[in-house]
Amino acid sequence: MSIDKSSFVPPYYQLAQILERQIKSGVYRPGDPLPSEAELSEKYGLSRMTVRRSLSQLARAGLIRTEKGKGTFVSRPQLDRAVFVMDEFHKEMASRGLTSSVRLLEARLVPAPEKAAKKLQLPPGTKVLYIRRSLLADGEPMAYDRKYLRYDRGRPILENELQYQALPEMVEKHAEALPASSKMVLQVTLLNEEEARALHVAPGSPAFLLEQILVASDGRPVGWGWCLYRGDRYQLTSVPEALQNLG
Amino acid sequence: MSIDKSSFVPPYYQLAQILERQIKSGVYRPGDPLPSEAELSEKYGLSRMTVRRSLSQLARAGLIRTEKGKGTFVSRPQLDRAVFVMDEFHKEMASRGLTSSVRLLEARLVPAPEKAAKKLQLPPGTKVLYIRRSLLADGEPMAYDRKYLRYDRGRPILENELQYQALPEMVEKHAEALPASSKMVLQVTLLNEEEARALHVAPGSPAFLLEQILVASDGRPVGWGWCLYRGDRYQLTSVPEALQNLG
DNA sequence: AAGTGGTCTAGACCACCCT
DNA sequence: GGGTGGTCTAGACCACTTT
Repeated sequence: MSIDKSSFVPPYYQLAQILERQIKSGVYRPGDPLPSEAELSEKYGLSRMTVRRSLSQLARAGLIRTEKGKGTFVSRPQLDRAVFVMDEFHKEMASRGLTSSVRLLEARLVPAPEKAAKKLQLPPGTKVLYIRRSLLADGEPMAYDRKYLRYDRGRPILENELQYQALPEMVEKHAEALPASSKMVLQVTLLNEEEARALHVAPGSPAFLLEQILVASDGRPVGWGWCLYRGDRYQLTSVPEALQNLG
Repeated sequence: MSIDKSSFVPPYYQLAQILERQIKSGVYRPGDPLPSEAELSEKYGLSRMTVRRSLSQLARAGLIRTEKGKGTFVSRPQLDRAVFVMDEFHKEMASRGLTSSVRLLEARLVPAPEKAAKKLQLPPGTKVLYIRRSLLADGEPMAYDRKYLRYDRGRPILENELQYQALPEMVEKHAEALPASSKMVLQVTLLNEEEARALHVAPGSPAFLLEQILVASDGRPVGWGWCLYRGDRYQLTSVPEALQNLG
């Protein structure tokens, strides 16, 4: 186990791999201290900065933890913790090998309903852009999306832009603020008749309910709505611990 | 905007904050190049290594992206992407200000049912530890957990250890292998009569279904089961983009 | 006092990109 | 060829922990 300085793999990465193998094979067990940075530096013929880079990579991956003045220790794997990632719909479907498409069901200006006005911090009845879309995977409906968006600019709504563009881009086009962050809440729900019809399933079927609020950089909400994902075709898979913070 | 070297806040962090403010206030907009590392180094009186540390922090947070030979650019925020974290039950409830507890409903050795045997890669009928638990928040059932665990050591099952210990520790106690990683899948489902009774809700209510497989370091599965979370009391909130990879 | 990790510097060489 | 980010070094000082 030593560093090959002629390799294309940089030394900091080689050392990280060596230590990772040693941890996973039980040379160092949870709670054990790793050799000090000075020792690793001497043993592998690397500068301390380089050793530290290896260690910080392992720390980001959750394998080790450093304690000031004390040392570096192997972490206990966090098995009761799960991280789920919901990617943008097209990417998500593409990674499952499905071809995705979007069907626009409705897009018009409406007076904001009470709840939408509240969420968008607008006076009730303000004109907002209301959009209903079907998100399809291999031609079959996978999700049903309904959103209320601020509509400051008075630009005409072009049907084709709604079919293909992601929501953040639609907000940019039709509202003055450009969205900077979003808050999402994931719940479960039973589909009512309208929702079930849109998703081609029976009323009362279970589904994921993803509530989304788009927020501008000045903190103002610029979009709000929900997206329903069919419970029989959609699931979330946990991200492996080691990949949670970069590999 | 300059670096205060007498501050307790280290220079690399001060520079990261300066650049973050400039990005969020629109000085640099998505797609724009940041000044080169050499320029930042000169402007703020820091070595290039320190400047790079600031930049790599912003890159981990997703605010910027570096391109070899070209420069560093402001990223477009990924608003259609969400990250959800399900922490260990006690921690999760504690962070919501609820006091959690666990009630053991059943714990006995049973011949592994076909599906459990398959998931645990054991011959059908092998004796496994079957556990049913209620996870309570402020005394009300929040989740209903059923697990099959390998049982290699023949140790007696102590009731009190099942009430309070997390599953990984139970596996360690009763199986030969110590679990090293877990895979989880999150789905939605409708509760049957037994499940509804355990959760104090009506049959047919929607719920989160979290399937969990515990895997030993040698790759062998050591535990499998599901945990049902009440749909009316449980929800997942997205992690802010900037905190997804360290703050 | 000795050992540890945390931070910083002023150089260096490299591969990559553009002109 | 000149600019860019990616990597590495051999020192240095600091705060913290343990002896």
